[in-house]
Amino acid sequence: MSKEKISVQENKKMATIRDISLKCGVSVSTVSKVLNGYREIGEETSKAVMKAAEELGYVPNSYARQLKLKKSYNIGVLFDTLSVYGLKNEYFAHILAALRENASQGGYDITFIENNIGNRRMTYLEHCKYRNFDGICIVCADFTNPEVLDVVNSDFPVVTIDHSFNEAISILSDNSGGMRDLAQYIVSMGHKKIAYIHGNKSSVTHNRLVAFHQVLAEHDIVIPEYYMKEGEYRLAESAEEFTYELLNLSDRPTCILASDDYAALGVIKAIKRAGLRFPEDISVAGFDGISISQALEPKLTTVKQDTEKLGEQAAKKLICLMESPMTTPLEHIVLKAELIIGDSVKKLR
Amino acid sequence: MSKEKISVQENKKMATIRDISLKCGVSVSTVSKVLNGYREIGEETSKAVMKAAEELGYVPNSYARQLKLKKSYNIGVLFDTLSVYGLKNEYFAHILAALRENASQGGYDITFIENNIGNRRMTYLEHCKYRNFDGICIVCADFTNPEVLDVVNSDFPVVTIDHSFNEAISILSDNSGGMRDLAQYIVSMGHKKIAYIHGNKSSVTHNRLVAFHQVLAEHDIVIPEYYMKEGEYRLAESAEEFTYELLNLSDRPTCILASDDYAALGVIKAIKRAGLRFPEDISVAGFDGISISQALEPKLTTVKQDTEKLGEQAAKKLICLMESPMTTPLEHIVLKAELIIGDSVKKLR
DNA sequence: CTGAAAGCGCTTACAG
DNA sequence: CTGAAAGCGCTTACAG
Repeated sequence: MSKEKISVQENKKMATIRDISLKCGVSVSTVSKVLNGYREIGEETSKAVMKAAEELGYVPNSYARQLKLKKSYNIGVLFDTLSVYGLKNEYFAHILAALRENASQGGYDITFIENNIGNRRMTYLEHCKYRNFDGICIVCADFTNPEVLDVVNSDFPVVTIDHSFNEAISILSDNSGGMRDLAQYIVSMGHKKIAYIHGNKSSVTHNRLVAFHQVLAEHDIVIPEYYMKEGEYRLAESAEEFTYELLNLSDRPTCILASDDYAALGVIKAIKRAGLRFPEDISVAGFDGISISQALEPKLTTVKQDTEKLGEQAAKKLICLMESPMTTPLEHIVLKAELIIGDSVKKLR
Repeated sequence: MSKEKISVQENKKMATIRDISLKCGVSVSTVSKVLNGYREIGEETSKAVMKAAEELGYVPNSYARQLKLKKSYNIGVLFDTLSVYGLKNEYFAHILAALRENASQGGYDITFIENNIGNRRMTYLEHCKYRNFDGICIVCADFTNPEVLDVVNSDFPVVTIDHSFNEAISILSDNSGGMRDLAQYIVSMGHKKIAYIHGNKSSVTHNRLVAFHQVLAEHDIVIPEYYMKEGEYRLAESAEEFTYELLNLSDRPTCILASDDYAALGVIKAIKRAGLRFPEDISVAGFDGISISQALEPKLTTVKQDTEKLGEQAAKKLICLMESPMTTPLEHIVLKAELIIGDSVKKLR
């Protein structure tokens, strides 16, 4: 009975440096030095301290530690849950997974940046200050939101993904290159009537659109403006609707590009529901290269963004920036986006 | 020039309670009381303090706060990145999104539990102690790992998802009920030769298998043991391989259940590649109800787990447990899993 | 209504 | 080789 009580108590109350010092009969300074690996402490003493720490199940208290050291070993991740973005989008979820993996290997934890804490409302930047993040990674956010810009312009080390600023390191896929390769390939398959249900306006969307039009221009291909539709990223339903519109045209396209792979599913669905054959009658291409795109039959032709590397680079560059700000340039890193040729684009004779 | 310097400096150095007290000519105690809304401070003083805090852009320091208050407003999330689980699985990613959303609304931040920090290795439990989490949610983890069990058995408030323990609150889908409904439906569509490529062993898998066999037994349906295959959750490739084996049987099944929707894609792919028609020749059903399952044509028949509610309940129950441990029972909450009838199971005459 | 003091758990010059 | 002391930023009995 009394034994239980003690064990519960020991469990509940976390051992402090003070407990160790008491148990060993040395000062807290000495204990601290041993625990931090200072070589100046005598071997005897060191051993005793280590033993006591072990026995007491001592774990340092990060809060006390950080209060002194001004270092939290914690990275704030801005991951807006805008409608269809965020964790529900495999693209971002995979980036986060890689980011976390690499941050952890570098010794940093990850905490989501929020708009409030306890019952008080906070801006993103205030939240970052409150939690004393060592650095910040903006994975997906509305970059027109002033709160987001405040974070970018703050004194925190910042890395952004999919968006570049002068004030921060940014990691991007080569959207232009990826789209160029894709468009080039589609043209090479004999398509001239190519429609594009692109995503909502953003710098990423813009770059893809430009590349798309450039390739067409280079091949003297002119498409009617009603071949261009502004859908919503990731929304299969939205893409499905626009596809019906395209299929109803008298000069219907022979190939439809979707804003991303999720949207491509909507396009394919519409084609089948309209009683047409896919890809025999209408070809389709996606973007992102999410896992299911390759599990489909026929496989989807798409552009694979290297989420693994995007997350990895974000973490690594951020750690560099946090640990040696003076020797880390605020560069824009562009990662190759790879064309994946599936069977969803038919060769026209 | 000097102006810039000052502004940079002001930005960099975060204002403390002390700065406010200096600016107002009152004590730090008084400032603290005003900031914390104690009603005892004079109106004049209060106003002055609030104004100064505003002007200095004061944000409290969570580390100092927690050191005193023993409350971190931070929830640790155990989210193992086992091979194909974790963030790469839409099921878990959606649960995490809902969990985060609800935790945030309740005033709590979310930090991933890791195995190390800085350059020192830590167990999961040590990490939790280090970060002083107020509570812990185990979303996906290997429950045979002793480190995980240590967390469950610790004094931290714990909520687990998809796995029950006596020592913690658990939130689960009604896997039995969902599978019963699915199996019942398939049988009602006239299928008797039903194969099941189930996932690797776990309590969840077990419950689904039991329900599956019960329904068959109730209908006096006997299936050969080679209709049962142990695949890997989420791995389309694995399911695809097993499907070829099933299709090569002389008494091939008329319907194949997959461990989950991702795996179902592999099954469908194999059927098509084998030159058979889907769903005319072979029917397919999945599990989980991830978003793409409904974007496919034909739509997949599956069982939708309510990830929204799983995450929500996990957050809400954990907050209850943290804030009023004495009045919060350690219950096991089972959430309805809904049969979604698509067009992937054909009616046999 | 206000403030001095103690203390949360830790680290690190500094002195010996 | 070891320890006393100061301090990180905050809160809260306690005294006035």
